[in-house]
Amino acid sequence: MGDLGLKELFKNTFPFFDLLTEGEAKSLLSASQTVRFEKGKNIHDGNECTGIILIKSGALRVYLLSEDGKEITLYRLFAGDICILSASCVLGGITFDVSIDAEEDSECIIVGSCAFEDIARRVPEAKIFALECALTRFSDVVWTMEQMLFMSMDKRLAIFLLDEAAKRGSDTVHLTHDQIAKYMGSAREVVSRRLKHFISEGILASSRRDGIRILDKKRLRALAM
Amino acid sequence: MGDLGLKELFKNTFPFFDLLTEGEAKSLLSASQTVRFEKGKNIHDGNECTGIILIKSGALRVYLLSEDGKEITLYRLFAGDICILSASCVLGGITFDVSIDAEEDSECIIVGSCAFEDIARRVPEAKIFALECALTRFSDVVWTMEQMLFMSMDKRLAIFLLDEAAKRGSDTVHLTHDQIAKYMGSAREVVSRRLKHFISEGILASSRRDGIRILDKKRLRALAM
DNA sequence: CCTATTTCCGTGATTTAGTCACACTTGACA
DNA sequence: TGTCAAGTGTGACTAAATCACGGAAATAGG
Repeated sequence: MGDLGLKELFKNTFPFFDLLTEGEAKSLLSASQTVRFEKGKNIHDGNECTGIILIKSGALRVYLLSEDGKEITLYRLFAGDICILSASCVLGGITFDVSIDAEEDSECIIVGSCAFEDIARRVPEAKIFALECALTRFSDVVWTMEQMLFMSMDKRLAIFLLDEAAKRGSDTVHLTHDQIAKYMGSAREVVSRRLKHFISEGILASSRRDGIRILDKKRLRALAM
Repeated sequence: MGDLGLKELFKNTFPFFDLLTEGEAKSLLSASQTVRFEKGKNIHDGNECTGIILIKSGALRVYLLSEDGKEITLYRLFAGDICILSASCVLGGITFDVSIDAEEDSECIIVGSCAFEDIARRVPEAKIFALECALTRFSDVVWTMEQMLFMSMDKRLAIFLLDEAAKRGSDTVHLTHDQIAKYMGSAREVVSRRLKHFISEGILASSRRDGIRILDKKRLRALAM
């Protein structure tokens, strides 16, 4: 019953699923389990090859962790997205490690990497799917890099707030300064100061209860250009 | 005769080459041409899909270019390396553009992207090869990112100089401050000042004719840790 | 309802790196 | 041997990260 739903999900998620033999499909299904992660919890750390993660609900943050504890958020994943870097052993040529946290309470399906690896060896389409999936993350990372190294803080913050508001379909962003700083690869103090500046200009309003509200979307968009 | 050499090269370079039909192999060969680039020349710019570049000799620099002319060097390629991002149209999921310069006089073979694309569609192994090749570049880019965002200038410079010296098998690095700055994603003045500091510490010596010489490799290595 | 504690925010001081402006050296070559 | 371009040196300035606090707001526990 749950399996039927899972099978349906796999069909929609994995374009190669119809190419699998019955046995292969079964082994993939039986290697999968639904897992819930609570907000803030670490899901994956280093190169332990947790497996492929399908996000049913919630949000994950994929980041680099330096030896001395600094973090760079590479990208974030939401419902419907697939996390492939948590199964880097399936991919040839990935030599770095990422960490992954749940940034919201999240429900995920974890596909065991061994089962997937086995299928990827036999079904080229499966391997191609995994590799292409990783390449879209490559694009995400380059976008992040461009933001961090080419754009001013003000511009990045404007983009971030507009993005976030659009994503939630609201003019209000419910995140702490610390979270924003993490997502943007900056520091809390810097975010606080820039937000304060925007508030003094009348572009934003902010209160602890209600979060950050965008008052003047037009000017914020101008800053994001 | 030249073709014979090319065929041999392709066999050694492309692990899927033996899987191709005679016709496919021919079309790939005939879509390829040897090109020389002189030092400093731009080879690829944006997303025009130049094709896959095999480097026979010399060195290329792959970098991001911002609207206002700033550059970030993503990685460098040397004899024997393959440049796949110059054929991003072959890869699903790449949405960013890179620029490529010859940093030395270079001899390259350019494999037309259309011919390769055609083969990639028919031979899954070819597609997998291209994707995996791109993924190793993903790893390079993440390494660059980690360097730029986690490490101090001194450490990065130490790493760079040691790398460069090791690569040439010499204790002397023949690069201008400006070049070093570009490769490291920094500014000439910054490199000059840090070098000056190293020189005053007796770790390096430098003259315009002889380049930068490493005097105290032990201390430089300590800085790189 | 109050206080205790945690979580979050504000702010000045300092440091690092990137940017700007301009002067000085050096080597190459006419 | 003078001229010129490429390369380097340096001070002043700015942006952002980091450090070190202290203070306010929410939350929990009695």
